[in-house]
Amino acid sequence: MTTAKRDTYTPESLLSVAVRVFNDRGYDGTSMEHLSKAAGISKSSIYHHVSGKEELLRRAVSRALDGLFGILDEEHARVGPAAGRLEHVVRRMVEVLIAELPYVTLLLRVRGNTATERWALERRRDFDHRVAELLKAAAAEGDIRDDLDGRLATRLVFGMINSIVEWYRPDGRGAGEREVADAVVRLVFGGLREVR
Amino acid sequence: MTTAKRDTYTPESLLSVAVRVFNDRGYDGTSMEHLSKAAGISKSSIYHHVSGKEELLRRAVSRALDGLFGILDEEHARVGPAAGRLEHVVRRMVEVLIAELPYVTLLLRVRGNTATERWALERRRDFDHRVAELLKAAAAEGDIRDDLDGRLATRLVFGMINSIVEWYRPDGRGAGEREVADAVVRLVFGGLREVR
DNA sequence: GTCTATATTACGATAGAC
DNA sequence: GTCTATCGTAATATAGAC
Repeated sequence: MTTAKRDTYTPESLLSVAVRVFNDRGYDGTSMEHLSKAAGISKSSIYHHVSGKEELLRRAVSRALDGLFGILDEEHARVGPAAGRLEHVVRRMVEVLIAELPYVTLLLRVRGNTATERWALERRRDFDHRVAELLKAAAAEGDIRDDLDGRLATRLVFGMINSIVEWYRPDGRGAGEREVADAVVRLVFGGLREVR
Repeated sequence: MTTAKRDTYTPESLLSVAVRVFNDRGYDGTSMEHLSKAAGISKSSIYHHVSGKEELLRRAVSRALDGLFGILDEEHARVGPAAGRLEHVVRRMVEVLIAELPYVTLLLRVRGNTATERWALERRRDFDHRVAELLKAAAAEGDIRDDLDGRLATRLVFGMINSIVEWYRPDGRGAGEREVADAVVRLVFGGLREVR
């Protein structure tokens, strides 16, 4: 994955540059000038590859959403007791989030100012609801403590998982993907407290 | 929902309007024109009260940071076993976050494009470190399970708490402040799993 | 304190040469 | 595919009347 990709840009290779800048400065805080500097080509050259800023955003969040929805199609997310399926989805969410880190990061920061952003928010809500259903099913099967509201618990668990984009960096110095996924699963299902 | 408090604006009353718009559109996505429409006065009138957009941001994040750091000065955060102090801080973080919801929301979304934003990020890091120390102390006292990395666990717990700003609305329809704080404390310390 | 009008700069996007 | 030059718009901020 070390190929110096600067002979000519494709929409894809340009996207990886753009997403990095979007995540650094925020989508609204990024101008086409910023993108052009980061990509090393002029503004008008960018318009040769994509129709504009919003297309870059759409491509990025689509990629993130495809990764997340793909989890729900996996066999372990479809068969067996709901608690086990939920654990699989939680673990895989962490893995997908890390594998597609910049794209998911951008998705999670979308505000809703444009049509593309509102579409992304809607699809995120769909995904959240699918997972909330899973937690509800696990509760109905008696595997989730009954002093927690399902909707509330889902939101809090999503918050924990999604917050990983705020600090995870794939530089080998901090925790690795497996370590993070393990910690999330332990915390979400077992909590901090030492059981004695 | 147009005019409510309109006799004349103070920096404080203007701030509450501005913060609402910042949170809705994002700070970078908010123009002085947006603020002027929301406040019901002209752009230049806003400049009569504050020096510009960035002063509004500074006032808002200062208020949020004061609330959070105030927690660490409370007696229950200073005396007793570390695990108890940690639980107090976790619960109070939820309460402060809800009490100062728009201000904390804005603080948590700051990116770092301006000097004010970088200052806010730095103070947030200070606060995080203070809480991480507390968790470390609780672990040393044997009250935190030893298969969790302290730094990692702190980040995940912060992620869960901070994510509340993304969905909590004080309209009485959803969960109340007490209910959310209880759920967070239960989840953080005990996890989702039914203990049988 | 608030307004209208405007200076000035930055932005997204396009035209047309090479 | 990439460039320079530029258009039209919208942004932050100021000037000066009332």
